[in-house]
Amino acid sequence: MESIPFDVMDPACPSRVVLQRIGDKWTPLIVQALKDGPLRFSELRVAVGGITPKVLTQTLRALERDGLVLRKVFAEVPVRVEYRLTPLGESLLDPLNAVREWAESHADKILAARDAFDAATD
Amino acid sequence: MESIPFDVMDPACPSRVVLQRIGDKWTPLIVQALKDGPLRFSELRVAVGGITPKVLTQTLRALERDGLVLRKVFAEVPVRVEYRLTPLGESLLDPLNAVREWAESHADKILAARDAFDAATD
DNA sequence: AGTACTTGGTATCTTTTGGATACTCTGACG
DNA sequence: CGTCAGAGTATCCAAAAGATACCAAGTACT
Repeated sequence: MESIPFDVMDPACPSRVVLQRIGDKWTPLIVQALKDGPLRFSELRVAVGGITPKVLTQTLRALERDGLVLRKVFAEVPVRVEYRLTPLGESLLDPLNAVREWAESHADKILAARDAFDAATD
Repeated sequence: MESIPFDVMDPACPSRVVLQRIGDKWTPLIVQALKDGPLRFSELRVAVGGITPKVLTQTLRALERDGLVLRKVFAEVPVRVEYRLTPLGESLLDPLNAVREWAESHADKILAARDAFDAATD
């Protein structure tokens, strides 16, 4: 077992690019929305509240290109398109969950800090 | 212990705001750069490769406001400013590490998927 | 007295990204 | 023929990020 040759602190390292893809605004939400199985475009739109179709398309295309999500078109009418996680995408669920749980369980403390700060800066 | 009242999937939920702060482009890198103790502005600039001073300032101010980072000015000459993690900021290290390790250990797979995709889309 | 040096930033301008909203395309169906 | 559903595009505007240059305080040097 050798050491990891990637270092996110190096701006020239590919892992930096990867980190910024998975740490973008919508990726974590989309990946987690797909955790229980495939969803269609319109279902994703609802599951991930607040995303516009343009940005959803952009993000899904990026996830597809990076091998995290699979897009499958069914020749029905009206056309049906399903998005599902690849195994690589599923492997991202655990780390993402850790962050999400932190966000949900510490949100109150952050909001409190923000209020205190804003009150002090009057 | 009751269940968590926050849900990142809800665009109106405060945890969504929190998630997007900690999942922004530079926050994870800055927080991890501070994991071994305080750093000065200029040290952070080097530790987090590629960040411009403007964005570093903006991000640090946001982290300070949210109670994740503490800014301390020493009345020396030239002035010295130290940034350190608060306990709340330290609690973020574990989840962030999980994501970073994923990024570093799966970067090669993502790059491969990208190459394959781009080759297919010729 | 003038001036250079260090640190920790701002100011300004340009480019990129994100968001709102309206529209398109396809093929059944009434 | 007009309408409907699903999956997006197109267009335009606002917000954020990036590059680069500059500024302020104070001491030390000449």
